[in-house]
Amino acid sequence: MVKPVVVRNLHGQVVQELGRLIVGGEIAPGENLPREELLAERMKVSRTALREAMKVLSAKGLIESKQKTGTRVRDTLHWNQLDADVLAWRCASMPTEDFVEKLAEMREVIEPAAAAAAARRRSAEQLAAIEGAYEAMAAANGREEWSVADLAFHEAILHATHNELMISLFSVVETALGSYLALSARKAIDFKYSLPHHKKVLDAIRRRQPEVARAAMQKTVSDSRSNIRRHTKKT
Amino acid sequence: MVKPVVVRNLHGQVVQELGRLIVGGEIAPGENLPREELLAERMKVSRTALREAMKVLSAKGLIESKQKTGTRVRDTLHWNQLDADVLAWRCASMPTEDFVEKLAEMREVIEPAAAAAAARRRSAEQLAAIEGAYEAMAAANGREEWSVADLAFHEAILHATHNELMISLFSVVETALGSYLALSARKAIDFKYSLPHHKKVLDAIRRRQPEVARAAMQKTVSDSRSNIRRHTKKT
DNA sequence: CTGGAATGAATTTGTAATACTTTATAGCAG
DNA sequence: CTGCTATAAAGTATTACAAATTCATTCCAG
Repeated sequence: MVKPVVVRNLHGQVVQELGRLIVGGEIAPGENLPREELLAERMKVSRTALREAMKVLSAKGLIESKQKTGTRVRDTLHWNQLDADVLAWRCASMPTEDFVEKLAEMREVIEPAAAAAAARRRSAEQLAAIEGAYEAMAAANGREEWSVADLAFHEAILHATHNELMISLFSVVETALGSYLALSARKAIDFKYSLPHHKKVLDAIRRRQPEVARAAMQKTVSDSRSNIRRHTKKT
Repeated sequence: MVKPVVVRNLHGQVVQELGRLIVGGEIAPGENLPREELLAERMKVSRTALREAMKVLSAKGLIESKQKTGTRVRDTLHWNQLDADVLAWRCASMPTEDFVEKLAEMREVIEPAAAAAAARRRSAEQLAAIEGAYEAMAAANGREEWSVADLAFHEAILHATHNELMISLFSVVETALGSYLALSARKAIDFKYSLPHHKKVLDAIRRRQPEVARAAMQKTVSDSRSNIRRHTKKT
């Protein structure tokens, strides 16, 4: 569930290792990392494997290689913040509430807009999918079960937008938030407290009322956000 | 300005070439591409160069390599839609108005939210930057000059949000939209028609009125969108 | 005839050695 | 002091080969 991205490839491990180091700030932007030969030796891999890893990191905008100059870490401005790996590394290295805030803000931006778009463009099947997820939420027995259905609900709405950019953005943000959402799960007693909110969203989408859907989703999601905030503050 | 991404590296060229092929749909998802040796030969590069390219593509989620099975194109669902390269390839391959719509929709989601956040959190310097960009817009002499200032204005607002995820998203979407925006530039006569809208946004941010800023930006950006739509329809 | 284990072959993964290309820098000439 | 040139350092690229994985086939037992 938390995406245990088991990397089987050797170069994949190198990517993970270096990525964590860089995003974690152990190697500051502007700084050069050791030259290929040394680094390869130090990491116990061949130079070729290291190069493959560096190509990946450079595709994510983290590093930049030039001949003679060496390889250096690029400024945070350039790196691909929306890449799933980069996000994961940030989550791992800086679990500050500040970052969670930013993620939550993104979610709060996307989801109401998505709900509105879904209300405009959903097909009959997609509405059925959303309804199905809602039923599952209503019927959920435990917190675990409820979370799964909840995620399915939001995903179904995203798909109904017919905009794969939005879907992609959502899924990236959501998996990054995932761990924190789990942490901040409410007490078992009232884990269904937001069901009525979801109902409103569903109804608005069914009736094709974009603005109503937007408002309802806004409420749902900002509620969940303040909830997260309360929890992270507490820790 | 339009990011002429000159790739000097050999493997970079291979990445571009294969990326275009895949995103352009010439190699359908689920399909296997020729095995490394053949492909390398066909592209006139060494296997190593090809492999480095494949690692990059697989980091972008486009392909998946397994031993014995070969390398196959992954389903569109998995690929990293928000990657700058992927987006660029899509722009190059499917310049349908449909895709422009999606990009514009993203923009319409981000910018109002960003304006609101900026109104809440902007520092004095950031406000000054926004004002500076606005002055430049007002003083612009030609369409070209105006576009530059316009972009600076929106960028300054994004930076004032203090949310690098949003900044990153914006810059990706914006560069992808860039070419189309240039295409849909209005007649030279009234290229400043949206200046009043921008003024309202600026004022709201200065006075720290999030909701006002949001509404004003909403108007600005939806206006520009319908403008784009009109133009792409025409072609 | 069916099902499961052993075998073999195809293909990616990983390593190593070597030659090339670019470019920063130092040193020399003017 | 300026500007050219030589050099060496670093990434770039190619080749060849060893290893691991897994799919497909075959063969034997039930």
